[in-house]
Amino acid sequence: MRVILIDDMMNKKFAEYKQLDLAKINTSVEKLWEKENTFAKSIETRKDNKPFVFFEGPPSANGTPGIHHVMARTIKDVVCRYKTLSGFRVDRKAGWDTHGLPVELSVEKSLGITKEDIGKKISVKEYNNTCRTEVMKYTDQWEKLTEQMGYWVDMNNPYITYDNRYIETVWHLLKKLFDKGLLYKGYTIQPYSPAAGTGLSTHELNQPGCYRDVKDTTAVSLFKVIRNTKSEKYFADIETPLFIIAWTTTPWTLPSNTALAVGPNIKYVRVKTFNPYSGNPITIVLCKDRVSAYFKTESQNADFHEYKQGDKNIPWQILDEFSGKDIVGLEYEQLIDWIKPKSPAFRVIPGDYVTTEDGTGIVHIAPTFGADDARVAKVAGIPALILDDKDGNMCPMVDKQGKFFEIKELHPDFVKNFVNIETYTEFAGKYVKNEYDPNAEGKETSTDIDIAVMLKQQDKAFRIEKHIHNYPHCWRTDKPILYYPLDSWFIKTTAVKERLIELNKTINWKPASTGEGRFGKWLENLVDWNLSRSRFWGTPLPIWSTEDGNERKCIGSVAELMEEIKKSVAKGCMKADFWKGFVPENFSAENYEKIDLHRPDVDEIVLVASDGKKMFREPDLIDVWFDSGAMPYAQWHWPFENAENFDKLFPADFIAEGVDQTRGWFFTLHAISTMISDSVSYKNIISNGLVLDKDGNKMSKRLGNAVDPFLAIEKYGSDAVRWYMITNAQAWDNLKFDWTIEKDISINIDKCTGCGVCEKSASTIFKIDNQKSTVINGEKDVQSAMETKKLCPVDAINIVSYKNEWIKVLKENGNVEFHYSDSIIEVQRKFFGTLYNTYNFFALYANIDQFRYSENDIDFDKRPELDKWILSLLNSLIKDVKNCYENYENTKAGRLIQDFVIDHLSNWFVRLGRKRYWGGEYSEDKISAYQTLYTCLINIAKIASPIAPFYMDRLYRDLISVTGKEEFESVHLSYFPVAEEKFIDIALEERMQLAQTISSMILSLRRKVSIKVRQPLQKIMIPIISDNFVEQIQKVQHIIMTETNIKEIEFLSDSSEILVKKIKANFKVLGPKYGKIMKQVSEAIMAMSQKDIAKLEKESKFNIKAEGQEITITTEDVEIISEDIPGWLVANEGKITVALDINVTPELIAEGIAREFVNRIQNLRKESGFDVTDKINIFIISHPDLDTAITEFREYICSQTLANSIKIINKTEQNNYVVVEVNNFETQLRVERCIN
RNA sequence: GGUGAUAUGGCGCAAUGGUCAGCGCACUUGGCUUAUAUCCAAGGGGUUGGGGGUUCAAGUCCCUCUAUCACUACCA
Repeated sequence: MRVILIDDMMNKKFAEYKQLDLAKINTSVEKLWEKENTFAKSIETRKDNKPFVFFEGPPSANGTPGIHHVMARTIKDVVCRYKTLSGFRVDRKAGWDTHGLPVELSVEKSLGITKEDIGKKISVKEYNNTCRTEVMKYTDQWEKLTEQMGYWVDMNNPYITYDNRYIETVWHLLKKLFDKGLLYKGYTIQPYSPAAGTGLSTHELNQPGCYRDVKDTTAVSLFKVIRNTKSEKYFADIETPLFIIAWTTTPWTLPSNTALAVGPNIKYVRVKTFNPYSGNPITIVLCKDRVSAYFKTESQNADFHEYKQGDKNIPWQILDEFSGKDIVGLEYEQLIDWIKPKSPAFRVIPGDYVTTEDGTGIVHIAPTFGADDARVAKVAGIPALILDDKDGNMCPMVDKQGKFFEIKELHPDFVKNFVNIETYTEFAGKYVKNEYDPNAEGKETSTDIDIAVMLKQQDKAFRIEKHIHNYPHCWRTDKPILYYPLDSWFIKTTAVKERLIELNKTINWKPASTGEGRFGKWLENLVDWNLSRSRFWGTPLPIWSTEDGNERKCIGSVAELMEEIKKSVAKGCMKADFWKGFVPENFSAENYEKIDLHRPDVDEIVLVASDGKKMFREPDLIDVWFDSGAMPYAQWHWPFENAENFDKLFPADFIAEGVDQTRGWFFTLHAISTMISDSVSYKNIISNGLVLDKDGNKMSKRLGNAVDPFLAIEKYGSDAVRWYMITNAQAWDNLKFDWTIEKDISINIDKCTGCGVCEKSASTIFKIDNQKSTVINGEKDVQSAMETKKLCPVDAINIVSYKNEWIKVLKENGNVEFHYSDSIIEVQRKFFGTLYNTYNFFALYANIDQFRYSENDIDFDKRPELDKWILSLLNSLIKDVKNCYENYENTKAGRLIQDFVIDHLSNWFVRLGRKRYWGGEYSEDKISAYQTLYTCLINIAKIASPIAPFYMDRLYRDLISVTGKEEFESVHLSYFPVAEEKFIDIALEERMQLAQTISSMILSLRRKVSIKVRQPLQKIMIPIISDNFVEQIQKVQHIIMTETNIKEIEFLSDSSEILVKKIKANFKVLGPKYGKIMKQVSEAIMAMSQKDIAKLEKESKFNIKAEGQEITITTEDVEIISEDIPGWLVANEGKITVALDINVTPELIAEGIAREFVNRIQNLRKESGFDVTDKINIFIISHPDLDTAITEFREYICSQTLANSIKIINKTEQNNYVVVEVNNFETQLRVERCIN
């Protein structure tokens, strides 16, 4: 409890502000939090409460933060702050993702080295140490952003993925997987960049621009079927050779072909025809659905004898049809006989992925160069085409530089037994793609073309053509990648696929489609997780193997490793002094600094196998995604520490990241926790969309359209940015970040030369921002508008300005002024401006009246209608907003708060109640007014604080510090308000809505006849539309009357004959009843006369005819509104009708004049800088048309303007009079301050 | 290619299948304001991406096409 001295209290005033500066509030509140340790307190004060578990996804400190981080972090922060307000303990541990390729690449770049230099020019130790420092180089920026944007996360004790303790947990997890048999080593096909000499992760493959359209030579080749018992039936009726045809976009893989795959259930046909190149008669097998792609319809069954080589129309004939499974097992001759396989190959095999979309429905299989190929070949027992290099290692036909092996590089025995030197020599040493060949410049042919030509010559080609397809490229070298067989370690995620899918169904995804669709579909098509990375800076794979791979050990902790080392030392496999000083079971940072679980240290560890053989570490690192996915465990160094309370730390109640993490972090978290704990990792998840630039383009530093988050925060303040991000669109929609930095504007004024007719001036427009490209667009837009629409430049500018890019004021002298506006300024101005001003209004008068909320609450029943109303709305709002937050619908929550503040609190409650706060007695009504407004403000501060933490804390503190009503130091330590159902009065909310609607209708009518609001009018008439209508309106009629300056409201009952009514069918009720004839029913109802309507209303039923049917309708079936009152000015909205008496009597005119004067005098007071409490004397020059009004309403004028006297003077010599215009009359006026 | 999302005045967004498609910005014209904020009224500006279908009734449901974005993929 804070102690506030009585004296202090007496002098306390609500802070009043000259202007709203959100950026400044940002900094000052930030400092307060730092000083008071507010974040820590927000956890400390709830330390015994139920935890709300949140996982922070680790950003890589290697890069600078971008605006999209502000987006994701705002979402996280809103939820965590809300949960804190709701009483949960919300621990938030920050984290850093520190391993991985991006770090390595930036180090390579800064050191000016390549991968090959590591271990040569620079030791691995040095290199990794550089990575360790390099990766944290932007941490200060991240910390700065975190603080500035108000993201509460514990940056003092972050988890860091390179920390030895973190790695130890990761090892522990890997060992668990190893023990479960989920970790295996495989020789698989992976993306590989020959130019860079390294395999690529899928993450690298998905760098923007990696997939590109390329034009390649493709070949449909003829694979000659061997005639034997299996194939005999396909030869029986033909005299020609029989071929199976298959298409490939990579002819260079054809020499490695060992099989052909067919779809077992796909229909195939034998077609008798001619080779289009040689004209030799052939019979081919292809998929039935693809026949049309290779043969012309008009040539079907054409005369075979007429055909001559070179003819365009090649005759063809379908001999028979069969299924893929029928031809499985057929054997064929090797297409290109350079190198023989070591075991029997060249068979037709089934392939589950074969389609009839393109190609021939038969897929050429080269198991060394395709992942699917390798898989189906393995299943069918077909070998890959493997070579032995000169060291005896098994290799594919292409070496790691991307060229066919040179013969001298192969093992002599292998060459002797398997290589056809005669045919192979020509191609040995050729690069398979020119891009890899350092001497390829200017080369016209390529290996693909050479092979195609060779096939043609050998009569083995059916069709050769160019084909454009999408192919991945190495993001570093820009050259196409190869799919290449490499050794890797895998996690057998496919083994837990069903469980992953099952558990995913229990997760609450926002939006649901990401969970069911994008993520769910991904899980269904899951493949094993390739864990290996052949790099240096990362978590080493903790697996030691004997050289023959017969014995393997997976190490799960440092202690275990130390034990193994001991054994190894005892056997003399390694020297003794490794990592001395390290004490197992001591989990302090100091102790763990004595070791290093990275390369090269771990590589130096040689363990000993059971049979005494040496065991070496598998050289790979693991995928960094495993690091981050392991964070639920590793951040707490589980199970070495925190094992006992882990159920309070896992799984997460909530996580949030960008949707691009779906297959990244979202997956790795899910996969690891499923395999380790058989549990979900997170229960609720928001995956937010991307932050795009204002034109909807992806932001990139390269294009220069990336928004610097620091500049944005500096310009608008975090609150405005956060509010904008949250309320502008649903989190999962992409956000077009609409902002601009102001820049110099130059404007040239010329005479209009565009149209040659007008004399208007023209301008050249420069867009007021930092992007050069749009400047040109701006001018272009103007020009093209002028040209196409034959507009003069001035009009053209008008058109351009419609694009929301410029707001222009064309001045009389032809100058053009530009004001810039963007969406965030809009948020600032409207929401924060209004709230700030409402507070300022409150502060201003509360200070004058010394209101400090020291009185007891005025009884709710005693409060006026207006107060009850806003309190009702406020409590509805609290309820609704709570609901939204609970359902992670932050956007709706923000919008609701915004609407309440702007529309209801400021523009209705305060505006209507303004007079209650000015002058007069410190009455109960006044106290009620203050208390009510105060209650609204403080509750807004609370419920909006998750989204706008800085301003709302300022507001809260400003309110609390004077009243001492609450003991919390900060709004973020307070609790979310509980909606008081008893204050919610729906009827009241409805009638206030009525008052608003009716008032706006009256204003609309006034506008129609140009009668100002200051001119009082006698009355309005409102037809009664329902039973409690009169009662409802009567309760708010004084509001309508003051708001619209009307003297009375008259209700017209149904019986008054003057109403003209309109009748409309109620489709919702009648539709289901009458179905098909609904249209006719509706027309019949519309056709009812005034008499009919009266009858219906009287007897509450009426018969109409539609489509010959007699139909009885009741009052329930229709809507009746009073449309018109003859002779009156009438407006309709919904069911409500209002008629306005526009007769202006002399009395009314006089009163109007008086009100005009009040307005002029008030303006003068303001201009003269008088205080709102100053008394004045008024002097007015006599005017025949105005004097009577002034005399008559002297008292009214005086009371409204705090005037002691009004003097009407004939004329004056003094010149300090101001000319004022009132109802087309002009007179002069002077006010002076009373000195007393 | 696959999966998902999006498509509604110039721009940003709304609309349990129910009959004038709303709101904000911008633009034009008025008005209220003892609140440096905001608001109110009027106006111009929409074939709700195209085409089919279901239905008494479609922006909304279904099909199809197109475009954009993202993720994903060596499908030959």
